[in-house]
Amino acid sequence: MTPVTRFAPSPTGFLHIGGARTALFNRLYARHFAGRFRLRIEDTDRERSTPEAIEAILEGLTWLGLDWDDEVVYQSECAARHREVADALLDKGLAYRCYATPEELAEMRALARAEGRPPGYDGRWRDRDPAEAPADRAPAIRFKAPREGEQVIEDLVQGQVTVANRQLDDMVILRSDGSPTYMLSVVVDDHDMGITHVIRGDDHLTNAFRQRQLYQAMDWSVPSFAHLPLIHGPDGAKMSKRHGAVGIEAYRDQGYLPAALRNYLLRLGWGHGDDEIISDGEAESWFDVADVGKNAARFDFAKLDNLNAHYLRQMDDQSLVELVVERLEAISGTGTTAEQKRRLFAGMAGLKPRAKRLDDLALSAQIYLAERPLTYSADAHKLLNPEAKARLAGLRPLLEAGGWEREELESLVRHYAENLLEPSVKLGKVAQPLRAAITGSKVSPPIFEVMEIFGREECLSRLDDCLSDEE
RNA sequence: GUCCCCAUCGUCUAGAGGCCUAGGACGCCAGCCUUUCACGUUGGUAACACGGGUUCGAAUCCCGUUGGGGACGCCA
Repeated sequence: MTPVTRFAPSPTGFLHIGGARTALFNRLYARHFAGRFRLRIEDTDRERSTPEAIEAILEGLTWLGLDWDDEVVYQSECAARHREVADALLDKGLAYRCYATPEELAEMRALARAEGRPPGYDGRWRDRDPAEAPADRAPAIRFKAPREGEQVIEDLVQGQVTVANRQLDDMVILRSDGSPTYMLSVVVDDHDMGITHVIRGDDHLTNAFRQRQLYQAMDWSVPSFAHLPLIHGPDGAKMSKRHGAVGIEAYRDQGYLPAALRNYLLRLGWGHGDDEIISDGEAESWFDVADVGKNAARFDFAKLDNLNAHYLRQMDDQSLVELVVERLEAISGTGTTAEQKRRLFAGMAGLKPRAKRLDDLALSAQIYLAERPLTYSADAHKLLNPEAKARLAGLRPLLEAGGWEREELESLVRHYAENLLEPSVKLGKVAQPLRAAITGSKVSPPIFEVMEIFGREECLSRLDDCLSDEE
């Protein structure tokens, strides 16, 4: 039997990092066994679900390269079917009407807690005569859960987990307004969608026991479960906003690459020997949810940065230019000239090994976009002292006459510094001020490479700007 | 409070009784490379939570302790 997995987020916020990993694992598992990976939007909470959130999830998954099979299922559209199942349960005597008020429920919980029992509904309408029903109140439908025995789940990640049925109360499956609850909806939808493997966050483990009761009540085959340990923030607590963990789009905005994120997420809780850089193909052939570890992993931005830098270096220059231009234009609101793009493309090979993310790559790429007259950074300004300027002035005529390949430039300047200057100085004494004059910065890719890209005319003009600067 | 789960370097992990003097990666430190900053490269730092068992032998199995985490809604 080929597996069918699914990712089933509720659109009450954005696609967060944990959800992204859940989706990745579901997809990888399906791919590994030549099955299907499906997407279901759990939008039954009309109050909190928004079209924007749905859009963010779809976009996030697509951006991450986690496309799904078949049509997206919207849970809200299945409400009639869910009610049908609730009715079937009612007919079978496996569900009943409950008229308890919210106040009563709160009391029950408080009492149970005080008495050291598991908090929950006490079953007061479970076997009560329907004739006692209050006429002024609409009932909720509760599942008549087994009281004796236990639920055993053979979880692909957690192993065998057992919970006594007495720990589980009679859950509501249909609200008093007739809408189905999550617990009912997931089971019905997973069954209807032919889901064979439910791979989701650890926080759903206890739900699995109640869901299993439901499957059995309906006489449906129970899917395999795999509950993934949650991703924690650097402090060890559940990932939350205070960790700066927002939607996946925040990672995109910071300049993380989908491939890097996929690789990083994959290695969180799962490993394949000493392998660190893992291609999508390798991931598909190696991954098995059964190999996922049971312990929660902490999110480490330093390692993500390292992986991202790797994928950045591997990316082709043209794509990188496009990404950088897109970012820069979004920030400045102005266009990019053909000449600027030409410089960017020529300089990309020297730029990318110096960057970790797209945002710092874009920042360093600015040196190729800046036009005269340059504004010097404080450091650059300091480098351009009178002594340095005098050396540059002496160099200028040689530059005007010499060749302009980066190697020629280097040997020319080196010769000037080491042999022509009196007393002779090291290359750096001339190259550094030169860098400051040409780029306006103290840091850049190799200066002779930069000069070659700018061309002789532009460089001489920049040099003149600098030398004529009286101050 | 009740139930469930977890425990190897700071972090992610390898490890399924002898291959472990515990391996890799990130980070950190130092050297090399070098016109700056990176990249690269070489080396270093650093862990089996604790206590009992079982065994000829335990990071690996069992029990307990401690420490973390998760779930307990007419939310999903």
